[in-house]
Amino acid sequence: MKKTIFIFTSLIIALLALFQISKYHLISQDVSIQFVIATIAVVFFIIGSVINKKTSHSITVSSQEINQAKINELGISNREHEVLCKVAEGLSNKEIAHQLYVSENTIKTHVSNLLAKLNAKRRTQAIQIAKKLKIIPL
Amino acid sequence: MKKTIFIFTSLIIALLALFQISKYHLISQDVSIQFVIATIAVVFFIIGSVINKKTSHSITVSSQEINQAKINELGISNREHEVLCKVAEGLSNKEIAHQLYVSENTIKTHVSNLLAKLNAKRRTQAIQIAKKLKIIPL
DNA sequence: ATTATACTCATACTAAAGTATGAATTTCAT
DNA sequence: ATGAAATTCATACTTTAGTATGAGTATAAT
Repeated sequence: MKKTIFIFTSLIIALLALFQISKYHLISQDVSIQFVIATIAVVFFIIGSVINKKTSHSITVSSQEINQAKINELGISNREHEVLCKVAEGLSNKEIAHQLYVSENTIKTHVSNLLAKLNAKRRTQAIQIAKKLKIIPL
Repeated sequence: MKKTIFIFTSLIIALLALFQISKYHLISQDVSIQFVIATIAVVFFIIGSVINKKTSHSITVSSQEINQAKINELGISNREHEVLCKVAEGLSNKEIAHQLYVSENTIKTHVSNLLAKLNAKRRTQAIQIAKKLKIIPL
């Protein structure tokens, strides 16, 4: 987001600089200022699209806004949600335990509670349900 | 895509029309044509971003075509792919066996082979990898 | 202070999942 | 027809996952 704004600002400055030069060449000769402006519009339209496409890969896909309301509704705690995300990443209970510095038994408890809250029979089903409810990122 | 081009074209025309009017007002009075152009650039930059965001939602998310080439590359058979999809739906081996009218042992074999081909340690990881490779639907 | 919630952990299970190996069938292209 | 690949299945294991129960700690709200 910050990068986008930075690029955008530099481009505006570059545009103004270029215009400063062209001012006495193109416009004073009246070489269709409409054409100049149209070109600028096209260029910036394309720039806007390209930048958005690049960032949308990490915005549209990864930040698939999570449904916090649903999480609360299901009574899923912060820790449980954290574990749920790790489960969805394909980690084992042991691996999650190591990452969160707790015992494997603790993770088992969290997962078991999650399955009950999500009304799932298995962790794979929990992942599917959680994604449908948008409580974990795609 | 066609819609984007259509909107884009209309906007260009609208811009030129607006310029035709402003020509004798803003520019002749020399009210900083740089400002006018900068505004146009900003507007089109935003338009480009917005249009791209709207279209990317129905291209990136909904029509997520499966990568058949990758499936072949990994040597995943039809039956294995079928099982993989069921696994991703959150079904147990027993449930998949019932749905496909084969024994649970057969499903275990398929899953085991899938894990090897996808280089995964667990079925949950296989799901994650398969989704990243776009060999199963979101 | 005390109740409620969240988080932690253990033990002892049961149930799935996954591996390894070997083998019988079927399918399909050469 | 024959060899290769795909599909099916079994048996015997090992390893994870998941359940049930009980309990200790910490924290925040009443």
